[in-house]
Amino acid sequence: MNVYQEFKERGLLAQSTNEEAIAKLLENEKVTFYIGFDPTADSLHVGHFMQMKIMAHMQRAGHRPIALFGGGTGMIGDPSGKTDMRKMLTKETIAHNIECFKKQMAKFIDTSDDKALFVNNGDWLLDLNYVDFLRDIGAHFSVNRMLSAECYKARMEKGLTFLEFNYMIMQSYDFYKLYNDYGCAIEFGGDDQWSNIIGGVELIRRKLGKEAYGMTFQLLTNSEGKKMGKTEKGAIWLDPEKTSPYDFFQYWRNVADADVIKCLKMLTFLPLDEIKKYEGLEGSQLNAAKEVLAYELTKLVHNEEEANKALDAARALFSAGGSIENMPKTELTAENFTDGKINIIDMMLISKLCPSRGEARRLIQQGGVSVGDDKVTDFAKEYTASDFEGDGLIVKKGKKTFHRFTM
RNA sequence: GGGGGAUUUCCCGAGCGGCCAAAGGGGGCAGACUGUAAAUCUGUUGUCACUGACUUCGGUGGUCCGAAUCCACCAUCCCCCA
Repeated sequence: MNVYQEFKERGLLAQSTNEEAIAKLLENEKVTFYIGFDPTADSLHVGHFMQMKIMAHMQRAGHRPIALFGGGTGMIGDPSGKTDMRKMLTKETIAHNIECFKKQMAKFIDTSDDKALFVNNGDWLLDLNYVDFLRDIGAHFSVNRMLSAECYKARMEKGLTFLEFNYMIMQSYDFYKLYNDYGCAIEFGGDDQWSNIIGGVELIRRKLGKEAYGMTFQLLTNSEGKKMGKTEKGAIWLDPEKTSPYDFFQYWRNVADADVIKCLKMLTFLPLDEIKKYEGLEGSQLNAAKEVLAYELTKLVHNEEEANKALDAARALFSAGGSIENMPKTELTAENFTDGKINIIDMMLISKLCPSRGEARRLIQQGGVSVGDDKVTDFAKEYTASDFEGDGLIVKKGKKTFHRFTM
């Protein structure tokens, strides 16, 4: 099975400018293609992960990926699908974020021997001459057409600045530039990038009379149509400092029934035959599939050791077996104690299980806190240093959040 | 440049000068039910020394015993006209 078919079978493909030609191209030639990443944060997240997996997969099939970092476009901010303008980032932040991206991405993409390229569109966008650029590139874009583009729809209601309006042209120029300089034939991206991608394809056709291709991938959404990889607390990051491997594992362990198979297909690259085995599962049996999903992803994003630890900790907490060794924990010091004692509410605050005393109190009142096997009913409950001897104390908040305290 | 409107707690959104820490919805958190799922029902959702006190309603001043509510100025956003 070639890469194109594989992508298709995994349900990754969304739209393409010329399906037949792309399939053929990928089948018969070594193709240079690119995916752009705007440095909006100092870590990649799950959405990026999917794109990286696609690049890595293409690379293994012999194609050459270009990862383009938006040192230039990051200065503008992509308005696609957004209802509000993005916060403007400083040059320093953008440069820092790109460095973080590169580091993370190097784990997945092999850049040795020109097998993949990391480029920064700031290198050619930042020094453009405004008037020259307008005459050279701007003349090929119709405002009428741009305004009707899907990606601006949300913004036509709330307002779109001229700054952001230019984003599409910048990205189109990127593709044109990469086509010229590196023979980059295809631009990939999330499906929200469709408008921007065809902008580039058209620019190449208008300026050079050549056909370049564009193809988008399905966005990772759950059965309710919401983007996955985000929680109320924020995105699920690939950086272990920002999202611990355990939390990362738990996120996937807790996906909805309806989404497991889809995630396995789109994110893990486990052989399709193997995934088929899980497809027949129903009800609580699906928990096995969820565990595989969580384990595989943690292994890919972090490493096997972290995946084992997370799995072990999860099993220790939710079923029999496994050890408590790997659960998130806080080491208390003498400073945390007053007169040799520590209050349960203070413990929850120190470990960030709760953001405020009021919330900790409420949680206890509602019966949502246990220490060991005992439900805490008194929020004046105190512990002494000796209570933490040995394995320490395990505090459980709600059903799923566990935290171990040691001295 | 002229005219009109807006700015409320995580989000949307109601709010008579005192009964406003502020309706309602969404989201979150917790409880019940469960499979670490979904749906449903219940409670809760500013902070703290929690039957009380303190800080909040774009900003700064003012009127008043008392202001999210009135006045002035400033800021930002939207709409109409030019």
